[in-house]
Amino acid sequence: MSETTEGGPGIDDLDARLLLLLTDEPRLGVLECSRRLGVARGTVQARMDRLERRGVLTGFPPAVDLAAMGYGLTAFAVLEIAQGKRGEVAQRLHAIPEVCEVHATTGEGDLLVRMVAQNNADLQRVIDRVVNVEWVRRTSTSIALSTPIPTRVRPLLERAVR
Amino acid sequence: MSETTEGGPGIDDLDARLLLLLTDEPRLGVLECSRRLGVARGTVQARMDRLERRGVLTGFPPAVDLAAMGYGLTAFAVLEIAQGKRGEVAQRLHAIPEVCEVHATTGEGDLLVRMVAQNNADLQRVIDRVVNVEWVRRTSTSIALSTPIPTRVRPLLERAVR
DNA sequence: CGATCACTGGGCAGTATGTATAGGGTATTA
DNA sequence: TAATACCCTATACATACTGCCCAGTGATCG
Repeated sequence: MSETTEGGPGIDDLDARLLLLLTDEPRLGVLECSRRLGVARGTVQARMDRLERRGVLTGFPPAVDLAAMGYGLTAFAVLEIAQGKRGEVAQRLHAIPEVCEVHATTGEGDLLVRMVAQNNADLQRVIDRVVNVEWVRRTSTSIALSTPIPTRVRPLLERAVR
Repeated sequence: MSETTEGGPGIDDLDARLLLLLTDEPRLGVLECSRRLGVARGTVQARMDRLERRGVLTGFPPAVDLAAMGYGLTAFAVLEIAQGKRGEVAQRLHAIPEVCEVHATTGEGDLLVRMVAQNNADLQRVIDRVVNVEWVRRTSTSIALSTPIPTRVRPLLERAVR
């Protein structure tokens, strides 16, 4: 099997370059991509299909800037919860719109929660609502002051270009 | 000014429905959106332009599933760093490809870092590299076991549909 | 050697896009 | 109330892209 077209669960050079290209200019169509990459249109089409089949490329969701939408504050909470109640707690957190992300983790805390709010008063309300969820034992909250590195995948893609 | 078409920094009903639609089916074109929303094509075009101008809609980046790319492990680290060295530390973290996200926070820690790795040995290496960054005083690392709530914006958009 | 696979290059019908314009509805303002 | 501004509708046209199909080629695999 050619290492050029198959890298196990990974991606190959052309895949990576395609994803990088799309990362930089997401609105590009298949045809334009093929031109930039110097390959046939069908190839790009096949690669994109394959990346989607493999689950690497899951789509092109609209990137919404919550700050521009009025939710300028972000906070993180580490929740320590009652034994075996992770599912229940997660479900309740799910019902809070401002909760944007939850991870179950090892270590001191059990759940890491990311949430947003429109202003300080609003943040207070959201935090209260989160920490008062049933089965939440202890919490530790911090407010995000800035984001030195926003969510990024680029470096990992660049490394795959070899 | 009509509250129907302007909500300060926020978005109005049609904006929200458009974003929701695109969230669910990002590949939809302008024309298809207009059909689904029951408005004229030009309207959708104008709304999208406006949302981009306002910075609410920042683009349609390809969503890459790191797990499918081989980076199946995610970990979080809270870093406590030397006074006034946030910039320097951030810069060094920037050079580590596996570091996917960094926030400066209030509270016990100073920086919250999200990173990924391919396997346990790899994770060990990445964590070592992160915690050994200059000016990092103390660290607390946890591994993500699962993600009960993946990054989402939907609930906030749904609330804007009124 | 034959089979399989990926890429190329071409073609075709259908459809979307960018752009522009005219008209109607409605709200803010003088 | 009239003027102004804004948003939406509806329509048009030229251009461009998409999905789909196919034949040919070179490389790898058994």
